Amino acid sequence: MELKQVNTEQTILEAAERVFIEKGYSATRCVEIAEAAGVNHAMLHYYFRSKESLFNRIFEQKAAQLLGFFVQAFDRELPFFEKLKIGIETHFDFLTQQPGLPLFVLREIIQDKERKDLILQKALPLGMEILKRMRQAINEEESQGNIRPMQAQDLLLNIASLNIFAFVAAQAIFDNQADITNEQYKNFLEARKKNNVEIIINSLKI
Amino acid sequence: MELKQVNTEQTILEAAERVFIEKGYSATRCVEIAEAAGVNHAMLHYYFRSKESLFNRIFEQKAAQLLGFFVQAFDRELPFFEKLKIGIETHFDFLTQQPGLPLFVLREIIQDKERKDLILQKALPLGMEILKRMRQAINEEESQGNIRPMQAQDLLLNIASLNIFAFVAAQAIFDNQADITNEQYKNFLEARKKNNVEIIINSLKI
Amino acid sequence: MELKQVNTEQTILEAAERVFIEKGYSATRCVEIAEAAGVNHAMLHYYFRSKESLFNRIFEQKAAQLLGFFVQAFDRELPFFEKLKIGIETHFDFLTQQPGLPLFVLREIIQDKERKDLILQKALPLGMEILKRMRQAINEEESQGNIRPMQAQDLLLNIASLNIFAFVAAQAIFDNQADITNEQYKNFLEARKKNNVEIIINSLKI
Amino acid sequence: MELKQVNTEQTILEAAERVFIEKGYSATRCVEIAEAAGVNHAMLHYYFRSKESLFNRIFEQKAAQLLGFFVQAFDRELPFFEKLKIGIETHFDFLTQQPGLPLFVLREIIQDKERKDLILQKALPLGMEILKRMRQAINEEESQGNIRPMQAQDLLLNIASLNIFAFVAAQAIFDNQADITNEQYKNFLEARKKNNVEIIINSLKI
DNA sequence: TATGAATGAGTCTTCATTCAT
DNA sequence: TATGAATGAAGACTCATTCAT
Repeated sequence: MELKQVNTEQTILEAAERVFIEKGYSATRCVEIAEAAGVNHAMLHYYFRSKESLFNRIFEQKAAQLLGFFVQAFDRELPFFEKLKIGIETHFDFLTQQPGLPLFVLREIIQDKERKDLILQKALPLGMEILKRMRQAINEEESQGNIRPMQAQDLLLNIASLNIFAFVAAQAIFDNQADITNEQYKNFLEARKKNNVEIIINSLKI
Repeated sequence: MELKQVNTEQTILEAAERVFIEKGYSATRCVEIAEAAGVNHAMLHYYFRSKESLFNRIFEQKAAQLLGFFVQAFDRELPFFEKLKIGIETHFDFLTQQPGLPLFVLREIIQDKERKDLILQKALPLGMEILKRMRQAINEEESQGNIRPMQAQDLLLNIASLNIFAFVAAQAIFDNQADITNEQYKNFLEARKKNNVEIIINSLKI
Repeated sequence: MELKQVNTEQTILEAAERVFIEKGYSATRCVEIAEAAGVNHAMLHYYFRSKESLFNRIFEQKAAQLLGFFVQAFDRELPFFEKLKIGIETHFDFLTQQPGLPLFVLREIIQDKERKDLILQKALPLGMEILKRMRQAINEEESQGNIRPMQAQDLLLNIASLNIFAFVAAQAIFDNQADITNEQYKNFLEARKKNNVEIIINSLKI
Repeated sequence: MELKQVNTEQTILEAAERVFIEKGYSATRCVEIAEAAGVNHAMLHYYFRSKESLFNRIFEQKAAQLLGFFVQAFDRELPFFEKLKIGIETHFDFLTQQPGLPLFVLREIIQDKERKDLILQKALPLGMEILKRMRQAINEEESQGNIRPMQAQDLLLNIASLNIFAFVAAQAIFDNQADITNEQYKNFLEARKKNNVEIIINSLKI
């Protein structure tokens, strides 16, 4: 009648995700993941062959999430400024759930050329798609004189910069275990979210 | 009659800086630094006792630079918007010289609690000073109805977000050896610099 | 209603024989045998307790075969030279069926003192028996002036040397999968067989 | 005033040679070699990078020795039968110095396809050269009616078989540490040497 | 100062073996 | 019997650090 791990593979995956995101690839030891998952370290290799392949599995998934969410956030049928506001907020809320994600991906992309190429290859089409839609929306509004001219690419980067950096800053300022129970942390993020929406809107409003 | 390194200590320091910034603490091997410096690896320990202490030496310096420059950039006697523009640009240009710096510092801060506390301890007074001056300037302009109300902290973070993220993005997109000879890279940064100034100005203009 | 292995134990034994002979004890992994046998690797231990005991089972059998056949080959009622010729050829043909056998046994005997002692203990009586009979036959012929004097032990070793080495050489020269379909391989062995008979006969003929 | 290893690299090489020859590649542990050499096991990797490359270094050298000696042994200006006798004896004496050599090389050649190809590639030209010279000598004698017809290849294999197998048998029968102080071992080899010369001579004499 | 050699504590990985089902 | 999961003891290899010269 033991409460055995229903799914060791999943347990490892989740532990690995936490540890890798916190420490990055090379600072993470396999035993650490095993301990975090409460399993024998040989299990990592039983299920995932090697540290690297376990990492890649997580990394690719996370990188995909990070980008995929961007599309999702801005893909609604709403008035332009409304869509923008909701999009920024949704993206921000997503990051709130996984505050370490952006830095994790960036760190490894920058550190490892192959990893970067791999990700870029997958990310480019998606990024192009996002840009295409944004450009369309911008053009429409712009032609109606509703907004100032702006490159879709710039808009995208502005949003990403402000949203992502909010969490990088939060991680750098607050304790690692920054959870929502921390009032200061919560307030900080709330303020940034509001600020980011305003800045972006202002940058477009005439 | 040899043309030996005039200053081995300095040579090591410079090599270590390059390698640590590129790969981060744990992915860097001492031998790698030694090779980059063209010296025997035992020299690292002769001069700096340990990998960690060599790293700290560089890390603290770089972290200080990163923040110190912020003060410097915004500490001029100029009309407000002028000062803002020049400040953002100066900061941006500084990062152009050392594009890997911000991510390097952030990466290690987030990875190591002690490092973070160490840095925060040193950075806080400086940060407070910057904020104080910004707040003063903002209040002045605001009371004269020249700008919208804004928290100094928010302004600071906005600038940092946009400027820093420009380089993170550039590193993620372009090749590691992104040098100024690369036209695309150069244009990308130029565009971001201009964009960042505009966004910030717009966020304050009434 | 499955068509399961009628006899798993036997299947494992056969697979183990193949793999052990090809790779030797320490280069062989249990999983490899299991795969070759098409069974779960836990079955090896279920049936044979350990890698070592499975190996020993095979090894002893093979070592016995190797020697046993020698007796059999020379134990017929025929004129001396006839008996010799047929014996050499029969022995040679036996090795053709199991070309890897001699090296396999020798390899492990030399590698492991205990194994060697074990084998020697079993082989000695058999070897003595063979020698006794040979000596008898030689003496008889010698006393009749039909052959030159020769130690039985030497005759035995000469035959073994020439026959066994033919296959060692073949393995070293031809591809591992040296099968009888390979013409060159076939011819090579055929030539050696003929050569060996002649040499031995010549060494005894007056 | 310590008696430090004059040459650690050499010490390791010698120890590795002994252990590898005795146990073969896969049954040999690096620590074992290190212990046999009386050095820290990290030294193996310091000097030779990996177990495999250390092995290859030894293996290639030994394989070359094994073949090279064959040429040397039969390359003298002497009457045919004299040359043959001296050649066989010289070869035999060489093996006496390194009794484990032939089996060591054969074992690994047979076990590893790549190793085999590597060796064959190097060995073939040498082998061809040996055969050419033998064939020449044989033809000359044969045309003068001094010897029976025989393929050079067969003669070569006969000698190799008898000489090499003497040591394989000795290793299988006597203790591993078979040294020349062991009278029985010594006598056994002496007898085999004499026997081998006779057999070969008889196989050619008319 | 400078160098090559040496050390020992890890770190990843493999593998025979056992266990629960 | 049969299977997939789990374990622990190695094993190869790395690397920061120290030492003798």
